[in-house]
Amino acid sequence: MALGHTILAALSVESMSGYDLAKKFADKNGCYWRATQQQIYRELAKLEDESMVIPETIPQEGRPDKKLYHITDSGKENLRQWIAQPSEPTPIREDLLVKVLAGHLVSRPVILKELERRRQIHIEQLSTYKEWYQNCCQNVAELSLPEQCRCLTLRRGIRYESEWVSWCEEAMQMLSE
Amino acid sequence: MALGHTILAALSVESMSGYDLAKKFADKNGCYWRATQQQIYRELAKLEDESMVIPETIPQEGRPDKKLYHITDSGKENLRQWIAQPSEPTPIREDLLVKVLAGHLVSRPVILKELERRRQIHIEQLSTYKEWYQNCCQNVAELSLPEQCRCLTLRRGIRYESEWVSWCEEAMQMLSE
DNA sequence: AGCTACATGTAACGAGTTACATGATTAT
DNA sequence: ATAATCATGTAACTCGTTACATGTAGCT
Repeated sequence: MALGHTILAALSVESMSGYDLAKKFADKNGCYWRATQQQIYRELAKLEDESMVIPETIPQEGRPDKKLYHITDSGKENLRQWIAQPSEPTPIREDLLVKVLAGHLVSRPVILKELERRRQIHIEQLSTYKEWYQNCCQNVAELSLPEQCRCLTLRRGIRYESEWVSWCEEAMQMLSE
Repeated sequence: MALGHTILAALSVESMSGYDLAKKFADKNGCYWRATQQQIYRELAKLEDESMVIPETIPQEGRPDKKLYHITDSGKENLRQWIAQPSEPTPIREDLLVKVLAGHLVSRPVILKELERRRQIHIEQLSTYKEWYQNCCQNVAELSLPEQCRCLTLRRGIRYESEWVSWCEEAMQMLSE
């Protein structure tokens, strides 16, 4: 139940509502895990059931009550156990590579157009990550451990996106010859 | 239904049985898509239902009949349509990054050990991909289009794995100081 | 005698996606 | 007036994982 652990990890840094979590997992946290609102609410309900988190209900005016979720001691313990266990690399599933593999079925411009489109997407994502990195990770060596850890996930995001950009360029060059 | 398209793409290069497909998707094709035997049999049944593939039953002695699946014209057409549509990057879901993010909960050696373990895994995968590349992609420029496409997916696998190795090393260095 | 490869499948469950529902507040 | 943001959720569906079932051939 990796999504559960991911939510626990986020809550171990900072207590949040389902809404806050959903926003982060659609955006800031996207460099290590992506999840939708629906998944998060369902998983939070399960975690609450298992006493891994407790909600603090914060009444609000003119809006539904906000449920601020806190990680419990047993939630923390569970996370620690999970971290200590080995985990395997995520299986790769990439539409774009499948398309390239079947590229011989369509004319080259079709593939080239898609490669260019994707290159653009990764360039944008890359610049977003770089901006965040500038804002949060100056003088990494002097930051606290949790902040350093956060910077490492951003570093990975940066590496990942630049790799995609380079590969798209390589592929475009090979296929346009 | 990306798995369906992935199977169609594989069959567009070469007709195969479910068993053959499963082996490839656990191994050779792992650099662009991973799927289990069970998924593949289920998906093949669906594709057959939709006339995207047709099985050719090959009787065998002392073994269950082999069903050699061929892609049909409408399967090819469906693939072409899918390739021409834009597709988004695969959402990232990485246990290891979640563990790093929650790294402040455990002692450093716990994280360092896991990073080293994963580094080793990626080094091995990298050398496998490099070997395949050596075998199939010499003089890339002179190969046929489908062969070139295959080499591009391998290039991506090589980039991906080396990136992981570098990141693991970077992370280990930062966290061991 | 036991393992690996060949070859097919079913069943149950867990994770992820898509669509919909409700309703106030704030910004354009 | 319309859209975006805040804040919660349900329902239905598809995709992915794990465990099990069956049976032969060939190798050690």
